[in-house]
Amino acid sequence: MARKKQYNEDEVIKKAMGLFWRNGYEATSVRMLEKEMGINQFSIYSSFKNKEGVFLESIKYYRTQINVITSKLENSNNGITGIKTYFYDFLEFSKEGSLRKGCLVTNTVNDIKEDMEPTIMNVLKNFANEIRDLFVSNLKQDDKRDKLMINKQADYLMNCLLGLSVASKVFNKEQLENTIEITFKNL
Amino acid sequence: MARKKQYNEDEVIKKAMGLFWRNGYEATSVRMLEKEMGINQFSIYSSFKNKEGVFLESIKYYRTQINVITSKLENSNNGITGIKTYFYDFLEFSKEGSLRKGCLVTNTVNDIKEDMEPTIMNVLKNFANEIRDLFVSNLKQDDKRDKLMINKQADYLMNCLLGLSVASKVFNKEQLENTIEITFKNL
DNA sequence: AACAAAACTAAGCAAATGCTTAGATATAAT
DNA sequence: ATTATATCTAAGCATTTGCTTAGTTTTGTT
Repeated sequence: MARKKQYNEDEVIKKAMGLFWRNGYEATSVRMLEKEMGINQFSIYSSFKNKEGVFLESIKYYRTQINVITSKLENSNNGITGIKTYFYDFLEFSKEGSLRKGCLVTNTVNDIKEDMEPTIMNVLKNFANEIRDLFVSNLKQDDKRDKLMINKQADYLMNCLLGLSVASKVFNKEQLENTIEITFKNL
Repeated sequence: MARKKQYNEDEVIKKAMGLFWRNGYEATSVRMLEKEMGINQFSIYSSFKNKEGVFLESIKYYRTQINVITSKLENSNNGITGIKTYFYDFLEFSKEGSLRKGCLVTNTVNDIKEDMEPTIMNVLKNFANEIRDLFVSNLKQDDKRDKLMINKQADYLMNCLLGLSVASKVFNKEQLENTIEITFKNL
């Protein structure tokens, strides 16, 4: 055997995720990651292979964080009302500590080019599809809802959620709440 | 006097705008601009001062392009129906030639950091506010509309429009049209 | 105590970034 | 034709990028 790692991989990924979230994937350099994670480049590369590896692990961690509100929706069983609560929760989550950070997934979809980072893009798309599926199954919980409309409504809700991630960087709190209010008015 | 410019500034900006639109501000290098614009770095810097200058001119040109559909809305005078048409027009415009480009303004808001590029960010915010104002004045055209709701509805519409710019890169045509359909259902 | 293996430090790599500069070339006015 | 001046080419600048590598330090096992 030999020397032990002086750092905990989960803990440094937590810090890396914060930096990616605030800063975007492309704009975050390995030098910045060094400082934020508190370990040097050799350790970063030997633990996570490369910058993409650090990001992929960061997304995994992000998933566990957002899972707090996602699992709330999974277990709510009160249809559209549950989704609306999800939107408000998402808003709180995406501007954690009054910072305008949006959603890490949406930010990164906007940041990277599909042909440059296909692996990352795939992970992000799967992530988004899982949320859409969740919307679909929650919409189905309302008995009286038109079955043919459910997919359209899920698309609509995803669109509003994407918008909210962008808007959370530009709108004030009141505007964001107005938006959610109207979003659910006619569903 | 002396030698004449071998290129037309408007024409090269047209090409630059296309590149920024496809590629994003940060990811577009001056070397790429050289190739796309067909002139070399010296000419770029002497005509437009710096990369930011090229982008600022590109946004001006983008404005004239999108003005085709914006002025349609300005002159329509049929309230919410005009806005709906604007959304469909926007969709056509933002995926010009079956490319998934989104909206140059929204893309760039997501791309740059406010503290790094304050000048650009200001231009983009003004742009967005003009469109929101247009929504407000069009919503006022419907006599029976609740005056107190108009600002909320304008926020909501801006949110959906922002979402649409992101979604246009991820959704297919049908999903995008579904989205617009539901967006206007409850207004 | 000696060894082996993993973890560390720090220097360095080639490539790309935005921007500048030295010098050659073209051209309108005299 | 000469001259002044703007436009061009092309090389180069310092800085930053993601990643590697040579060499030192630590530490569990024998």
